[in-house]
Amino acid sequence: MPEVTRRPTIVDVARVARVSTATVSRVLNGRRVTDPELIRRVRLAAAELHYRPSGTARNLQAGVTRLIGVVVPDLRNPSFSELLGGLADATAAQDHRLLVADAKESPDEERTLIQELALHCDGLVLCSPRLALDDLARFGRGPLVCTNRSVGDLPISSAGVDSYAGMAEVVRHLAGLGHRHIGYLAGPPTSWSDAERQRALGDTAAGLRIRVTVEPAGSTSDDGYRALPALVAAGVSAVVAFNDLVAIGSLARMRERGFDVPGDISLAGFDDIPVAQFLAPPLTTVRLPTEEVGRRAWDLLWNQLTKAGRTGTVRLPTELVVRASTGAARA
Amino acid sequence: MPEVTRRPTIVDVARVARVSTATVSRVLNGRRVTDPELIRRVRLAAAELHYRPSGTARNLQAGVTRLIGVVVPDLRNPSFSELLGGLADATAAQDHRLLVADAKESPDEERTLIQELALHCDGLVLCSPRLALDDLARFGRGPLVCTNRSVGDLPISSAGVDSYAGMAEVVRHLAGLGHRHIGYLAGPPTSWSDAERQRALGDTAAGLRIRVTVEPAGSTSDDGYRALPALVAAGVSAVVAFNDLVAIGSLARMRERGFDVPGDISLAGFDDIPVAQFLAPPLTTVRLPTEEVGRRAWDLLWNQLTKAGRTGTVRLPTELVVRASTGAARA
DNA sequence: GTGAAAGCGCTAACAC
DNA sequence: GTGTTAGCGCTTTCAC
Repeated sequence: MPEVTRRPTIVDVARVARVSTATVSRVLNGRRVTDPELIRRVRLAAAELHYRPSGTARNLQAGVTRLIGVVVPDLRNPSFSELLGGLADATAAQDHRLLVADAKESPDEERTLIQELALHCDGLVLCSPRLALDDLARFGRGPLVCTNRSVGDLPISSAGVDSYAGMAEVVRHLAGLGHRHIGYLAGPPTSWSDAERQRALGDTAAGLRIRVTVEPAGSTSDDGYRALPALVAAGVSAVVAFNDLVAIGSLARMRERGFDVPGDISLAGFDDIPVAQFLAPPLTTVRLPTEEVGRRAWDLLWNQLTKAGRTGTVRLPTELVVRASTGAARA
Repeated sequence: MPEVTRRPTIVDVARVARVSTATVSRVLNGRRVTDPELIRRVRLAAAELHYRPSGTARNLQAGVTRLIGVVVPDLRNPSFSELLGGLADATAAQDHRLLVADAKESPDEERTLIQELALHCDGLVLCSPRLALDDLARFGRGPLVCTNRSVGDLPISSAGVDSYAGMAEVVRHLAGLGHRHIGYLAGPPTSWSDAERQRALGDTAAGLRIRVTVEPAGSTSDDGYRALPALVAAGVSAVVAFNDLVAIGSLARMRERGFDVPGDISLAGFDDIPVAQFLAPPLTTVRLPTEEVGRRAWDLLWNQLTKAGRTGTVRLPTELVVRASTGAARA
């Protein structure tokens, strides 16, 4: 039993097996080595020493890391974990791994993380980045994809969902039910998706001569619970929430107030998270293909990684899922 | 403007700045370099070439990666994203990053991932690993922490939650309300936490002379929705679900069947996910300090990384949160 | 204080 | 077919 206190290297294995390091490397990587005796000795030595190749050294030699950096505004937000899931599946299929960091909704943190991750990864995926556009431009030289965020005319790839069309569709749905005054529980002020939704809401409602009241909420159920009363006070007959979580919070408050949904007030959300269909009443919501956004982001990044620099843009359609939380407006 | 087609290295910067690579390195790392002219030239050259140091080369030189590998059975499961969140916060505070991989509930995939990640990381966190104990033992040599999983008497660190006590508490709560027949919507068969809960259920119910019916469900709301009828048919007056998601699915089915909760049937879950309090009725559930488990896992790992090999075990207490979904059994 | 050179652990030319 | 050796890009002694 040889004595090695530090982590064993390929040199140690070569010495113990009485072969060259090249042979060790070849055996371990399944390259052409014919002598079965050598193979045996190498495997034995490697096992005996508990040898594990250094991924870092391999990466340095290979010139790539097969690592993709992902920056998320909030790891705990279920819609980001869904995106992360799609991204992980897609990258794993091509033998790449995810280096994940949580920016905690801070643009400064985001910038710091991007700069650090960029050193260790082959490419970056920025999820709904809160960063200013010109900051983004500086990082655009490396392979980079943004999700759910406009990138202006920057040469940056971007994958996202057509929030504008989605919101337009809910508004028309509600208008069709006779609602003349819609309240919106807005998302985080830094969210580009929220801005898109507000724009669509304004445009569509104006065209339909529908009144709109916007109340700042946020992205959690607590936010929805807290913000609802303002909309009720404003006299809306239907509420659209930035996402399903916010909708759930506001729904709880509606019940507390004794409102019948949708008899007294209608409610719709965004995302179609798994529990949406199990609520009472089941929630009408704009389904976003979030997981697919993750997969598409990888496609885009992969293109940049291989076809050297080809950027692209993907905008995925939404789908209005009408359930029981929206109904005809009171006469 | 110098012509470099490949990614610029420190040598390129040194050449352009007409200094040694050592000086470049020192300037960029804020080491002692006095001549302001040199500093200026280095910074200028670096900026001009858009130079970015190679993290891989640095890691190789440093002998560490500051990367922690995390293997999760299912990235989309909200309770894992919460754990991941806690882990990310804790590691980030000590300048480490997370390399995340989704094993998709497969023990084989898990093994493969562990072996691969181990090559690139300083340590590993295995979340609720489905792997057999002896497989685990083989990986135990490297710094390793398991969450929510017994590790027998293996020299492996482990952080988790006291599922046994949590289940015992719900059962006593239900018994106190007069329930004599409890149904359990079981989790994934490979889940160690589920096994613990079943054991606690059996033990506690036996002590209280309460009847128990266990029905295999899973970990999603769909599973809960699907599995509920069997329990109803068995005549239980209270249902405990493996987690809140499963509880939500079964709750939807109870409503569909016209049951009043908790008038006709009581329901309790595990986790206390954020939406639990917003359901109708608000869900009684065993709150698990999942995020804290993530933080503790890092503490444990950090100990191994620094104090070379000190393993440890942390078992966190649960808390029964009684809301409106549990009530007195029908007389 | 700055430069030359060794070396981190590995793979892949290139010799033999 | 196997061994020798030159790097991959960086940091850090060690001389000067």
